[in-house]
Amino acid sequence: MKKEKVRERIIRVASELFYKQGYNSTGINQIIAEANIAIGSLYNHFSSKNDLLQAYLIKEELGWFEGYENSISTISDPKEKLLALIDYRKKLQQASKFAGCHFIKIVSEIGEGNPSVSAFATQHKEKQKDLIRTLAHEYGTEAKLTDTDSIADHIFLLIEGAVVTSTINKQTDSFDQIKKIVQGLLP
Amino acid sequence: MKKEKVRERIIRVASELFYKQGYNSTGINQIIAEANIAIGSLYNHFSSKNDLLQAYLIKEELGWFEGYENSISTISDPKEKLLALIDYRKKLQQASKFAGCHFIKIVSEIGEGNPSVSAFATQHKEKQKDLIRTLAHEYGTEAKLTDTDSIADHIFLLIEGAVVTSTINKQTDSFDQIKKIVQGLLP
DNA sequence: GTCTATACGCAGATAGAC
DNA sequence: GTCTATCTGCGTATAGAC
Repeated sequence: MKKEKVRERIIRVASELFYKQGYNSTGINQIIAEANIAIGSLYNHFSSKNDLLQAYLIKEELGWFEGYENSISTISDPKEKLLALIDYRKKLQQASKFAGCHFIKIVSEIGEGNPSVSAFATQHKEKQKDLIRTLAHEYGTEAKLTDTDSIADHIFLLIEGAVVTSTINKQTDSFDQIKKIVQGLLP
Repeated sequence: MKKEKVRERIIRVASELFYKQGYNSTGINQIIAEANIAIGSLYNHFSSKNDLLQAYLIKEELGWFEGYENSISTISDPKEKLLALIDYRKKLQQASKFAGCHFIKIVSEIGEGNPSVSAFATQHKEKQKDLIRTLAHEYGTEAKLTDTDSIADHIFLLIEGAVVTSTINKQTDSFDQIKKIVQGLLP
């Protein structure tokens, strides 16, 4: 197992804090304390706190898709892949103790005054929707369905609704609800 | 027209700033500057910034339900009232330039370290769901539908998904999508 | 490359004059 | 009740020794 480099450790620590406490509530001093480095080292690796924020967003995006790919590695049926997506989001919520979607969270906090963050989140969600569209289209070809894009939009919105609702409630029932609904949408 | 009192003006100014900029990004100094008062006056009316936050949440909750009641004052059909709820959320998003749901936003920002804020948001969303449940039940009685609670949950999750999606996208198309879906759910 | 020391500003909050 | 002046602490970021 390769030794974790300083830069990676900084990103990992900062990511956890940004996610759990919020970006504005996380100070540079806390990051360097928990990463066990001096402030000079941090600014040697990153030019500003905002620079660190960009690294955080990129890391989370890559991790999100990697995690999903892993979770469907043994599945070939597109309908099952869509249902696995719901399970994946549910699992992420449980693992984070319902801390919510990284991208919705950061946009809620600083999206207004930070166009690059806002644009990043928009693109990320667009990729998620594309993923669902592709799977729905695959399924539709087999099942002779038309208008799979509308079904994909419906599924996407249900998942987003379930994620925010589970974040507010700190419960997973919304995922169980949408899983039933989605099964009904894909006969 | 009655003169706006100082306390009301403080809450109004703070609410706008909390909503647009975020709570942590809004300083006391900015609030007093835009409200045209001295800092001593603010602390005469509110014991802390957190106290002001509570007033903000209460005001937004009252305003939300008042606004909805106004928008359905001429409607009696429960199905139309449900569709009007979608129009209402769409209108709020447009009026705020897609600043999002007040409660999702504040929980995203400071929910983790502030249980009272988190609890307030949970209750608020529960009230919204109750509203939808009641309307769905009314509709179901007329239309001889069973399991109107499941339909209500479905509608609730679609609306939440549409709100967050429109906040990220800065577009209203998600509302148009769910309006069609909901019309299909209520035959 | 990593460290310590420090600059500089703004945060929330308080004291006391009027 | 509203004002001005001020306290204390933490925020981000930089300078310069090693």
